[in-house]
Amino acid sequence: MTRKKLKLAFITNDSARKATFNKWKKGLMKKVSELSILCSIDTCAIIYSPYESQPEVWPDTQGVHRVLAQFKRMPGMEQSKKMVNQESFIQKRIANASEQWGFAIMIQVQPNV
Amino acid sequence: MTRKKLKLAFITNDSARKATFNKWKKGLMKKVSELSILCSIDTCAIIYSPYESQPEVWPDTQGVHRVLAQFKRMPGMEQSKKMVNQESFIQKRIANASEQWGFAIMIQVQPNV
DNA sequence: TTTACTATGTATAATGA
DNA sequence: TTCATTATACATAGTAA
Repeated sequence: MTRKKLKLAFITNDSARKATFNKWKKGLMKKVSELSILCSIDTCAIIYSPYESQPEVWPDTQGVHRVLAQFKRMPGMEQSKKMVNQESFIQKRIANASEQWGFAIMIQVQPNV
Repeated sequence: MTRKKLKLAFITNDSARKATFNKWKKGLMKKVSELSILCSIDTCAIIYSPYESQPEVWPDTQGVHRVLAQFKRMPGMEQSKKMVNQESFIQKRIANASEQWGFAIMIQVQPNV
């Protein structure tokens, strides 16, 4: 055993990288859910992939609905959408399916946080 | 000192809650950035608020552009947008500014993860 | 492959300035 | 209030089944 200090670099071994990703994903999800409780914040997480018909969501579909609806209303999000539209030249460069996986966490924060 | 075991419940003390939020936000950001390196994943984070003209972004605006452009192209995201549209009745219920803060983390995952 | 274990690295609660 | 400290709760790298 004897765990080593984390070396912050790409994990070249495929299985080790996958194992690490799954552990870290689990840890991030847990932290997001706990932060939600500790600070009374609405949160959700989405893990999506072109190879899956349904994105993996947390805490549930209804929770995702609620946070995304709010997210969409944000002035900051409007700005982000505008940025995205301006990035069409980047979208055109993206062609290979290898870039079509994603993972999203969204947390809504009350002003009293 | 003598740190206690985390009690998973709303932190009623305002300053304690704010301190915890800031620590956890920092920790989440760090983990997201490290996961990005360990697994060669494109990531970004946005903290937005109607009271700030610019959302706080990580790693930088360009990085946010790249990830959001990709995010928008996702089949999962299309589905999410559809869900949001169906949630207009919820949007109508949301009226007070107290719900207009937000924080988003998005991580793009390569299929080889 | 996934799961379980556990020693150890890391994050952070509580404190003091 | 925010910053720095530090003891300790917690997450997880490496291993084995």
